[in-house]
Amino acid sequence: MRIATYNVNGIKARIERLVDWLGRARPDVVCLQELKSEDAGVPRGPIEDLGYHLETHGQKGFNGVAILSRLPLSDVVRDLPGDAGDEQARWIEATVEGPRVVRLACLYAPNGNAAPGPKYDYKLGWMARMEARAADLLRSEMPVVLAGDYNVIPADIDAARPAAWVADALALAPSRAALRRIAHLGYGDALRLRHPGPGLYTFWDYQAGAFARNDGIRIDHLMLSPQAADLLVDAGVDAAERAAERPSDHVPVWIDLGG
DNA sequence: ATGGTCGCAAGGCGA
Repeated sequence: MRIATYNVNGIKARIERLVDWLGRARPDVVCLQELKSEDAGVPRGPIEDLGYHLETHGQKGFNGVAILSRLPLSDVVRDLPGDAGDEQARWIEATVEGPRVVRLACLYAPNGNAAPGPKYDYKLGWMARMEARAADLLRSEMPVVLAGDYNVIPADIDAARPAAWVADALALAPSRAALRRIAHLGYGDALRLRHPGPGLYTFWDYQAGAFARNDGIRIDHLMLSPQAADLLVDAGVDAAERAAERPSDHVPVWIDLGG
């Protein structure tokens, strides 16, 4: 069973790219981020034509997440608990009824710039709420996958030019610590479990020819509960998608779960 | 380089 995460940076602008990639990569389940569209504006038809169910949590203009699945989905939950006043669409959860039953969360963590400031405070508060939810999900003892755009560069090895990010919300020490707290609950970074070396990136800025210079960072992650990590067979990054016509600034990241 | 490039949606914000 292949599960992927892909920050599309606008579902309307990316639908042709997305459909093309789905047809080639044939993932069973996909977590999408940055729809930048309300639910009614999501072009469902071309996705459903490929055999995917579609559960969206959209927002006009900004944010927005969705889970696509060729396998049945159940118990869909929208929004991250812990702040009833938070109206940003950054979280959707579902149970994937596959060969193994997996609880899957699709997340779009706040960027947090400029730091320090109110946006950075929101980022850290959101990450703390995510940690609490991640701990709750472990109690089910199901395989749990937390997949999405974390907007955190876990360590210097995850940036081509780490010095360029030292004052950025994506790399500041409290941001990295927030991600490590989730790891310390028992969640493993799937890409790192399979690929320990440098040069693995999932985002290249549109500006200044970042992709041509391979000036990338790794901020899209699939974190696996112990029961999910036991099933991990392979993981990878579809970096070639960044070279396609009208690409997102992120590329798909995927895992294969066996068992 | 207080620039640069995108998407959304029709001016400026978010990234």
